[in-house]
Amino acid sequence: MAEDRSARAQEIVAAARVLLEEEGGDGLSMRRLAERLGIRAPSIYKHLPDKRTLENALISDGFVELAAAFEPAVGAGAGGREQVVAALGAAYRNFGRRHPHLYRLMTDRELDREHLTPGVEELAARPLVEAMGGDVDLARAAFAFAHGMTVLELNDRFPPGADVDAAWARGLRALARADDPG
Amino acid sequence: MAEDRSARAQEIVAAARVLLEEEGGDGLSMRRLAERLGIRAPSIYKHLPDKRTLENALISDGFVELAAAFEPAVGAGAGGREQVVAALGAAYRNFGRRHPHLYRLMTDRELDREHLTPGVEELAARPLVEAMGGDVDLARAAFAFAHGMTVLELNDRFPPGADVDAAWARGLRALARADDPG
DNA sequence: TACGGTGGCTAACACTGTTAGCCCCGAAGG
DNA sequence: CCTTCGGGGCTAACAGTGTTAGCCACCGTA
Repeated sequence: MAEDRSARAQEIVAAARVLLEEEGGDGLSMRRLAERLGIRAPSIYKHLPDKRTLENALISDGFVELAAAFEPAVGAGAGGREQVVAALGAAYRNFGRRHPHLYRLMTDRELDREHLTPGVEELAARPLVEAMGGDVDLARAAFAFAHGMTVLELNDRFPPGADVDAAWARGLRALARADDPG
Repeated sequence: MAEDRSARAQEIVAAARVLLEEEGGDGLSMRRLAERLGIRAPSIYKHLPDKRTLENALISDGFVELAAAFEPAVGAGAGGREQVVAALGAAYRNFGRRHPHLYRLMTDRELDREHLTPGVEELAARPLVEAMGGDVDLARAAFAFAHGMTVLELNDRFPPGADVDAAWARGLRALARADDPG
């Protein structure tokens, strides 16, 4: 990832990733990042034009990782649509749970797509579209469901005793089984 | 709403709501809010303990308004489950589109439920659970879908030509028709 | 008349992203 | 060998953030 980043810029992005994972979005400040690198905050700007660019780098890498996380589910394509969708959903959910702060960074606000590594968003989106047989409306519905479940779980939005597994299963099954609109 | 707020506190919350709607989440600062009220920022703290409390007030009011927005859909309960769910979904989506900044404030992060107006979250959640015949897992799945669709639309996450209406319709129909798990 | 609460105020602290301007060091060219 | 130039650090500073401390004026009440 990130062939167009200088070596030093890549080091900074890598440190930012660790900082983000360890301390969350609020902890990701230019001064704290610089501290981890043993330099001062303004020096970062010799390598990256602003914080937004840094975040876009993290987001781009996140998409690549997410696409990679989908690969096993795609590989197991022998099972029917329902199995593939279930596997993709589980991979998506696990990505969110393993990288909650990165996940929030990736989804909280608008993407500025022209500053992401090109193609990376489509790369992560394709497996679900294919699993849905090219039905983009249904794929978008399933994506919205997966994102909603993931972010609501991360934000502790479900009641304490809620059976999140069951809600995932019900939703994914209903969407995977959806008939063609008529 | 908000019987436990002093009159002055309620004025401040009302001004904050206007500021939020007009200038977005980033514009909602204590100094800018104070400016609109003709006072200085520290004076706000005579009426509200901190910014979080102010935001919680906005969020609580938001839930009340959201519950109110659901009422027509509930009233039209004569149609089958599919119609009621569609109407609830449309009401939810419209709430998000009419109040995008408030919607983000309400959903972006964890709720600190103990500081919200009590019962207000349940008030907004009940109509969907009832529409789903008390099936809480399915209601949660539908809620996740609706939230996902709304926030992805607000964050311009769908491709430019995407048929968001169609994705909404597909998802809500599939979920409303979901059979009992077996 | 004195008092206490209400609701303002200024000054300040610790933080944020970011810019301007300085300096050192190492590599390359004349 | 000397010079020049760019990479990559630095400090100081600015405007903004939430928040606290401490001061003061008013106003109703005992």
